[in-house]
Amino acid sequence: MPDSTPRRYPDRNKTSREKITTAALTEFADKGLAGARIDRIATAAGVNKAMIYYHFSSKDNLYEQVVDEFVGDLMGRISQAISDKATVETGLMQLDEVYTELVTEYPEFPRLLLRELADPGGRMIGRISRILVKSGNPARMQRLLRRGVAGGRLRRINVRQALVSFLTMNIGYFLMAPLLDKVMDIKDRKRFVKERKKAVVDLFLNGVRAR
Amino acid sequence: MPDSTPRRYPDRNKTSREKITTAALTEFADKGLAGARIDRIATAAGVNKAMIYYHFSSKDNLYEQVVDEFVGDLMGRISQAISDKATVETGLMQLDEVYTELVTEYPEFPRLLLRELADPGGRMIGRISRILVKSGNPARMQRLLRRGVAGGRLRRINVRQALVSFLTMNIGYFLMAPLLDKVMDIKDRKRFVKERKKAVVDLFLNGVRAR
Amino acid sequence: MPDSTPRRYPDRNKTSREKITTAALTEFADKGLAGARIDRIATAAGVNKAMIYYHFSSKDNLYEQVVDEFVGDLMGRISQAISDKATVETGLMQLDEVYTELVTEYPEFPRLLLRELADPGGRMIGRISRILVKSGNPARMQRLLRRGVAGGRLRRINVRQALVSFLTMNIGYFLMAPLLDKVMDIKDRKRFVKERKKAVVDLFLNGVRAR
Amino acid sequence: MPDSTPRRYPDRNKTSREKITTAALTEFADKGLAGARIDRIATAAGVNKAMIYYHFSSKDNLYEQVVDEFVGDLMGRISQAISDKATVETGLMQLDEVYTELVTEYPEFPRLLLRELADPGGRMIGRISRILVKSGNPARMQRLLRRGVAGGRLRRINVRQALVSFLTMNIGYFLMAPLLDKVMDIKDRKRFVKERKKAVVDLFLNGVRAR
DNA sequence: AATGAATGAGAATTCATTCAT
DNA sequence: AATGAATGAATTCTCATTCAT
Repeated sequence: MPDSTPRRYPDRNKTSREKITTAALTEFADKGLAGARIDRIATAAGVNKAMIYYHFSSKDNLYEQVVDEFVGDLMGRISQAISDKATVETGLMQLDEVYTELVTEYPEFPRLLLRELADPGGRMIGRISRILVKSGNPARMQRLLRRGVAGGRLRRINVRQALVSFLTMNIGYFLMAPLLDKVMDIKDRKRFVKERKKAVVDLFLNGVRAR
Repeated sequence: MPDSTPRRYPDRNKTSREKITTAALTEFADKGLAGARIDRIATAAGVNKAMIYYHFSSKDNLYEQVVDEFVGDLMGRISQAISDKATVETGLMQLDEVYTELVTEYPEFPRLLLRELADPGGRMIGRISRILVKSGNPARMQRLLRRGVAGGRLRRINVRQALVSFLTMNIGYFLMAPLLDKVMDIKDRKRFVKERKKAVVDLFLNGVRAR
Repeated sequence: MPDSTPRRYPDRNKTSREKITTAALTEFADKGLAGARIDRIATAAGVNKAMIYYHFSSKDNLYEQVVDEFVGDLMGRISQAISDKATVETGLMQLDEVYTELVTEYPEFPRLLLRELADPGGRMIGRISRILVKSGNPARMQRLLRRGVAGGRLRRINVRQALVSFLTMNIGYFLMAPLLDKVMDIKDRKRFVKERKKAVVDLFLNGVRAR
Repeated sequence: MPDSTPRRYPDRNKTSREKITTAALTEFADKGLAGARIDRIATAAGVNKAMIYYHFSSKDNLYEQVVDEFVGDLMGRISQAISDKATVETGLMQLDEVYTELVTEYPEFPRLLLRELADPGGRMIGRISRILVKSGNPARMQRLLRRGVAGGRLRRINVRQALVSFLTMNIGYFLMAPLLDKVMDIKDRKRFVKERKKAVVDLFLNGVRAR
């Protein structure tokens, strides 16, 4: 059973493994692991149901593989996005940029993440955090902020809290968009997202900058 | 079928309807609607499976009832929490306080919310937003900020963005805690939560305050 | 899930658990565990397929339960059948009698046994042997023969081998009947079985008796 | 499809047909026809699943072919083993010898036989019996015994019953070994088998001999 | 002769829901 | 209000078999 075969990227002329992966990603994002239906995935992928078992051997395993590949790809992009020589300002800007891009390009991501965050047994969380930590970005950001504090350019803030604040302001909106859009009566989400980058970085910098 | 009998949250001397409600809340928070099992709920509640149908007529309906009651209770508490005469500072502090309390007292809440946020068909989101809007809190907060801007005490910020930032900094941490705790290497969550209130309000106020 | 509920014997007015047990016994004897079909058992028992899972939770478990109950019943009858004060002659006669009766009354037995004998993982063998050993019959028979040898009434035979020979002559025919009937051109099996008891005991006694 | 290509049992330099045959024999002995898996056979044989269909066209056919070849080989050895001029004593000895040898050399045999004996639709039984009958051995043995009775050297026994007894004492032990070893507490099976030949013939001869 | 991928027809198992009592 | 038994409609998973190369 070819469970972890290589994948080729070109979208056209997909192998059936790839077709399954794609269909499964959507289904899992839409319905979650428990709500997903193998039948539906097979139909969407245009393959025989048994094919899914041929390639992935079980629903649970399919979920894992799909999420793994997906998260792996995403995280790869995040890792590259931040250069070491960035200043606080450019660093934050870059990060913000990347998050927005990712979420826009891969709308399945926030939904998968939401479900996994709710799931005590989920392993995606652990995987993502490991990748993020390994990427060195969180550490780098902390260093950046710490240096700013030490150099007197930033107030004497709790760096960890500040970083958490920055992250939640960024990703948090995307996660809670369905709710926030209604509560805050946001009609034009696209525009709001565009404005948001600047607003977030602006609020954050003003919030931490020494006066 | 008596679908909306009186309810008390206290633990002792529960009616079987209450026992079901309690067990179901946990199950739904743990597994989501699709992953929840009537059997498990019945067992956890110590009642017969048929009893659930006697009281709630279907799984979907059970979910709705349970979530409704739960959300209703929660929102009631939020609504009361913010007095009209608050200043920006005290208003934010109060809000923050309430969120933290809620999430700590009702750990099922963030998980239910996470799942609903992931679910395009979910109706809990609509319900919550309606309640929140009706409570007038978001509008009040906006007014508060707008006045601050007008009076020159606050910078010329985008008020809506700022409010979204405040909300995501608050709730966002609780929603993403499983991930953030790992990425940011937060060992003592209790302490972090305690510090957080101040850190958030502090960052926010400094971020918006005119200089 | 009521997995080991008591059973009541009257054949009419059977509970569905009993109906399942009966149907399953036949199916398993006919087709073996791997060849048996839950669907067929349900139909034969006149119950819904899900009922089988309600009562037995899995095919494997059903098999085990059914075989266990069955073997337990059978062995109970064998255990009682041999009185302690028997002489070699009457003892052997009694044993022979019992085997023949059992096999005639419970034709499923030899077939279940055949399949289990072929199955390295089978647990029925262990169970039967334990029951037989506990019944004390094999030991008693050995003692009987040993005494005969010591008293000079029997030749100096290997008692264990002799006993094995006796047992195989008895049960062996029933197990191998489909083959032996053809090879030996046995047309009237009933008559052959009737004659057999005497023939076996006669051969055995003459074979072991001192001359 | 080349269904009856030459075969050699020796291990080295096997054609893939032979590899399949060997693997299938083990699988069928282990699990029976219904329990056998084409996948497992292919893996064990180190060939692709489709290869099996190329050579044998179906699972049932594979079973038949494999069992046929196997039984054919075995029976060939039995047929040769008994010379016409044997006395009762030597004839029995020879037979016994052969059975023991066969079962020792081809441990799959008793297990295949057991399963076939349990299967009402099995055709192996018919095939074996036909071969045995054609070999003339049973008839020869009957004649031998009959002559002994007529000549007064043997008691006036039922010859058919006696022969059945002899056969069951021989093969019966091998078939029921898993059970008998436990019940009779046989620790050293090898030694027991060695002793058994003599014990069986001895018991039998003494059982039938005129006194 | 040989293989990896693909398939259709089952087969076991699950689960929300209902029924009789 | 309460329960154990029962059910139908999925749903996951399996497996013999075939296809394209």
